[in-house]
Amino acid sequence: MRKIDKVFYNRDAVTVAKELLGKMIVFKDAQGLYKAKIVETEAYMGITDKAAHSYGGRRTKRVEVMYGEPGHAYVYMIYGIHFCLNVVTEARDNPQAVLIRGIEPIEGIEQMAQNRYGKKYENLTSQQKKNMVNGPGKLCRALGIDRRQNGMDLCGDTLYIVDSDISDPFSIASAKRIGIDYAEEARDYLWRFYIDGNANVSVK
DNA sequence: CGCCGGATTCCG
DNA sequence: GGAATCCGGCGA
Repeated sequence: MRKIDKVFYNRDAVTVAKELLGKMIVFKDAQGLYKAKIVETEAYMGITDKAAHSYGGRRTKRVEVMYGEPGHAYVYMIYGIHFCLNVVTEARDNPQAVLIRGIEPIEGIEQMAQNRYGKKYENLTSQQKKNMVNGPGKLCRALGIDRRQNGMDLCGDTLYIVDSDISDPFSIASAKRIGIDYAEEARDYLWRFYIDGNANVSVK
């Protein structure tokens, strides 16, 4: 289990989005430790990407983290209800990010169920789709991630990503990104990536 | 200052 | 198919 370093994140979002698949996200909070395999990501390529918050060089308080150092967390609220977790990629002032869209719980599963449903294990063991941690909002709810983690350094000891030393081989599928119909030609870019056949992928 | 709408999810 | 529900972003 090797912690991913800044050099890894200091590349374009598409490259990082693909390479994050199969890696483990680790988060520690007052409730304990969570570990989960990343199974679905989306790349947001920054200034030239009409779907990105930083498109056209838009630079506001919310988006500021994307302009900072690579390897930091960008967490924002969506629809007034949910949070989305992103990893900032590329060098300072090149505002790219990777949205984490799906995870497969490995450790801390009871607490994830507690965070999502307010009760224990049974709901997450069910194989129903609604109990999967598929989708950026569900994932943040399961891990207990909110605006407190915005800007957090992923090379620290609280929220970080590690290489998996026991990873089954998989093939990467590419698809259009979800929920960006306003982005004109960018809506057709194949910048969503997922582990082919994994149950925790939001849209197959 | 007011208005518009979103990188979503859940339920009916 | 529609509601939930908040605040970012932009124009006045």
